[in-house]
Amino acid sequence: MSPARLPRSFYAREAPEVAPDLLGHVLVRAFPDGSRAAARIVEVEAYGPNDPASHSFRGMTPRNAVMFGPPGHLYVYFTYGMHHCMNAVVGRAGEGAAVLLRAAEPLEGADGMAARRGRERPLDLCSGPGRLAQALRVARGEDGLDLVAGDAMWVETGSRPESIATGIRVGVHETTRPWRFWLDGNAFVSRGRPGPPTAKSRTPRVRSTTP
DNA sequence: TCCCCGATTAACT
DNA sequence: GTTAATCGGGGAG
Repeated sequence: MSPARLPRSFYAREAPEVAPDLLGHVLVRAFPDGSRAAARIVEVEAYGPNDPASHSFRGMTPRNAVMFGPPGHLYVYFTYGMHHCMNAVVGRAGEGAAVLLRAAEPLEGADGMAARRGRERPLDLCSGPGRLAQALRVARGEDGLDLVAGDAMWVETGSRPESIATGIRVGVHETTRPWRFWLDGNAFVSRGRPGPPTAKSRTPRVRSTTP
């Protein structure tokens, strides 16, 4: 049977609940020319309402308006003057919750991804939020896409993850919420990933911001 | 208006 | 491990 598209109800739950559930599922991007790209989600982060690290924390602005809309839509933001990052809006309309899609494993359309990325190695295609957005040609123009009823991008049921690891979010100063989730041991997880493979700790390495 | 800095990446030493 | 690239958001003045 063909894979089912995740329904609106899947996204209409709290971010820390939806985030780990997205792991293993397949992000599919369809282009106007009929070509496609697909990748298995291997790393995500939850951003909730009342979360100082979330773009929604200080209220709605033109930039983050989509976050406050109904769940199941794509929220795309531009950062560091050159990168785009994509999220799935979750929770309830008006809340401002989302799940950042941080890394995925290429399954289909790797040639197109490589062309858009300017990189050939599979590990360099979707292993990071900025990389993933570029590989799937997602920018501000894709902000607000409907992941449930739209025809440009959606998420299909994939294989359930082996083991899910948890840790604090990358690049976020707040260190109490363990809202980063990834497939333990998966090679396509982004950097800022956990220490040595042999380490028992599931705590990810944190980028130091002050010497 | 000014100014700092970010949910990052790639290329350095 | 360190740092340049590059620019919009939003708080401060």
